[in-house]
Amino acid sequence: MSEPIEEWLDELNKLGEEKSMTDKQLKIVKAASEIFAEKGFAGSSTSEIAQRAGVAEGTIFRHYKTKKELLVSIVAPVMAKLVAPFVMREFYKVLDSRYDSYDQMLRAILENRLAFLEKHLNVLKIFIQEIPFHPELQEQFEKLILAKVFEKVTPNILRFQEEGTLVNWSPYTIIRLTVSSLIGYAAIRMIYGKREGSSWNDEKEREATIAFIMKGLAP
Amino acid sequence: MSEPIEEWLDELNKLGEEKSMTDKQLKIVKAASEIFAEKGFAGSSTSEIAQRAGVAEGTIFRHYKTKKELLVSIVAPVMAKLVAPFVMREFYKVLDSRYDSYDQMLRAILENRLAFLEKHLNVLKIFIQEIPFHPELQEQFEKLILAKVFEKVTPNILRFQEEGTLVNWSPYTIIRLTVSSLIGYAAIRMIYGKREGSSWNDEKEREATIAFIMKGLAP
Amino acid sequence: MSEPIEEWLDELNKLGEEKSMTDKQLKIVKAASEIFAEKGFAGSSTSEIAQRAGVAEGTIFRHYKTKKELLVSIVAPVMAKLVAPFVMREFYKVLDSRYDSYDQMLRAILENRLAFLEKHLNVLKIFIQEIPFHPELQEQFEKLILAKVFEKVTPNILRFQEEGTLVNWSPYTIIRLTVSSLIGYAAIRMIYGKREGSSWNDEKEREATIAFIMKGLAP
Amino acid sequence: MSEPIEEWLDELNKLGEEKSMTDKQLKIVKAASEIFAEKGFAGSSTSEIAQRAGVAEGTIFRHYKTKKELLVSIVAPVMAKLVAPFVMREFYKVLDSRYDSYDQMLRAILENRLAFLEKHLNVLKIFIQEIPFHPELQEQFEKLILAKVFEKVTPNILRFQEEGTLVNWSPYTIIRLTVSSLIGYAAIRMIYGKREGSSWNDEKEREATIAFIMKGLAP
DNA sequence: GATGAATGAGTGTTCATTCAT
DNA sequence: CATGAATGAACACTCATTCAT
Repeated sequence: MSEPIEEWLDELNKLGEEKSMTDKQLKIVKAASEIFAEKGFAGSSTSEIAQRAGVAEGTIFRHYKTKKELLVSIVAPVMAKLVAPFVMREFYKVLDSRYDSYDQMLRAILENRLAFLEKHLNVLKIFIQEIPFHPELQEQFEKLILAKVFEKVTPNILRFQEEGTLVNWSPYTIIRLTVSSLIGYAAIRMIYGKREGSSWNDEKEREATIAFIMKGLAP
Repeated sequence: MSEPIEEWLDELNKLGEEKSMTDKQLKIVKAASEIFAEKGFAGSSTSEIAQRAGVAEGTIFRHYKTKKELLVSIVAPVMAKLVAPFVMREFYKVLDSRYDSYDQMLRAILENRLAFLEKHLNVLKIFIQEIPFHPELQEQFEKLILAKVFEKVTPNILRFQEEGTLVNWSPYTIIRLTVSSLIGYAAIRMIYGKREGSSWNDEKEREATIAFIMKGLAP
Repeated sequence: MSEPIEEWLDELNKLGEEKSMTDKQLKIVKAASEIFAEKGFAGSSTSEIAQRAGVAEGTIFRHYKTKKELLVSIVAPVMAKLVAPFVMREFYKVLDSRYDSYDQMLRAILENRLAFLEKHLNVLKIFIQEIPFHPELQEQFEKLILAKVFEKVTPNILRFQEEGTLVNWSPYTIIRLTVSSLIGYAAIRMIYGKREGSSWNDEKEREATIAFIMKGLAP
Repeated sequence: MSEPIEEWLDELNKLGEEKSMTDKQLKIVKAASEIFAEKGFAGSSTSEIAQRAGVAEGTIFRHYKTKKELLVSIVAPVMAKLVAPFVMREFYKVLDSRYDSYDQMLRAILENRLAFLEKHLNVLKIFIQEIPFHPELQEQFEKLILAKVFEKVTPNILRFQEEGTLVNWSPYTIIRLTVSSLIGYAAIRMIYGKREGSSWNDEKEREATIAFIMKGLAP
């Protein structure tokens, strides 16, 4: 795989990561991520977060006005970076020329986002848990994530359809079917793939998933 | 579609529904379902539930020893009924003879369970939200739901594979791919299908989804 | 020991015991006695009493207007009977003529009251625990018990003092010293006398106690 | 009476008394002692304690994890100090040489402990009320108090018996008889000695009590 | 900037008591 | 006479947040 792209992605992912965070602040964010992921936002207490972070309770509120602000400060940057590849203009320029099938595009995205997902598993768990209860998050998600993804992916789909390598359904439908298959793969992989004694064969399942999508979306 | 089966299913779904629930108890369960769905389990307070149900707070605890027992008492029966069709011995006997393709099986299940899902949307939301935090629910889900579904669906998949109408992957993989596509369809349908001014064309999306699965799983 | 006296005492002790109590009422009183003794009045709940008695909660309040009335109804009659021997005019008539020493009087009282104490241990425990918190009980105790005992015992002490067989202290002092020794004996006997592997030798301890009192009160 | 001993005892009693207690904590302990003594542990509410202490209810639980921990934290140190003289190695070394009779030992202990008792009356009331319901307190009492007292007093009793100045009963019996007489004296003194218009003559009663014990335990 | 004691509203739960059946 | 569902005040305890140090 093209090294430049990977490097660019990595840089982008790091972008702003620990920007001007004090040592204590970092500890707080780390502790909060863990505890929010374990028990959910409402089920977590600031005192437990302070304890695990090894700071005083007051210190949390010196950096974040409320508990909810702490939540958002954790979730927002990861969300931003989740969509990063689709925001990069260069990304698809290169992609367009390099990967000349939906299949290859799928593999590229999957591989890159899977690594990201694994790295930020906790935050994503929090995000999924909390999105129904926080309209700000919903809006952010729709505007920042969904819209960007559609914007960037749709032209590619149209191109593949013109080339006659993709079924002639609405791009929204194609994206929906693709994404639900990929999420289904990623979810089961997270839950069962790491259990002891599990018979999960990642290579086989990934190939099956991509084959399933490709055959399902063949013209 | 065979009327008797549908009727049987309906009856089964109703079975034991409000059996021996007092008026107040019903109000409590209704209010709790709504509030749990709105704010999550940990974010809901028993006092608010009591208020919305129009009963005294003490009344809740006369019927349910703890708040968690209230949660489980709401979620468990719906989960049980979700899987009801797969528990019916008759179901597949008839199915085997009537529907002679995976396609038809899919449609039959989808149609029936979709109505159920819509009816119990709140409870399913609660279930999905809370399952990560309550090991009892996880166990129940795996033992009561997943196991039953696999047990009943696997033989049919094997039969279709023998007949050469289904790709030769592991039944687990086939179920995973099918279910993630169906859930994706149902989820988007719930979220976007009912928005005002939505361009969601349910008939078309459902056909696309089934076509996607069938093509994706063709041998 | 004179049989008639014992029989009279026994009859008196039984007097009014189950006077017009329904079956349920008896069960309630029994259950309440046990639970009050185990956990104290404030620490016991009417629901637990109802449960152990095998009646509905409402039934308790049909017979006793409040929880406190239940307490008093349990404690009062036993208190009344505790003092019974001293109220019997016949008792001391006979006593005066039959036992011609403080020593013999002591033994007579001790033996009779010890049996009573053992039989009503629970109620006495309740009484001792609750007396500090219920002024009615205090008053009742002073008026019904203490006053009667002094009234009846004082003449006997004076007589023994005249006869020159008892030290010439105030009867109140003599009663105080006697009673504290007897209570001390009874208390330790209750606590340690029944422990498994206990080396408590009741006969020896009782004789020592009486000898101690007699020598301590010798002129 | 030897001044040095008294001073040592006073110092010992003060030892660690209000060590590192914040102002609020002290108020809480004081309020709790009063209310527990008035109404018993189960009958007291943390909200009332907070109110009387002039602090927020939460403040109580910042210092004591549970209501019971508050109880124990009040009772335990007083119990420990009650037995303090018996723990002092010096105490009996001096006693042995200075007081050469049981009579004098009695007076020394009585005088010192009586002042202590009066000072900590509330806590002792609490202790007596609650000991039947809290096995921790029972154990503590047996191990810390009873055992220490027996350990220290027994050798002295044996010595007096060898010298022929004390009756030849088991040390346990002698301690039991002594203690019940002393407790009886202290109890009545507390209850009646301070009533208005009471005819209680403390000097006389104390002398009578000691004379009673001494005569009762004469060989 | 960091602390942690203090707060008081809020939590889930228990309680003695009532009353329609 | 007995029941047990219903009550709502009270309970012990937790919480996010504040603020003097």
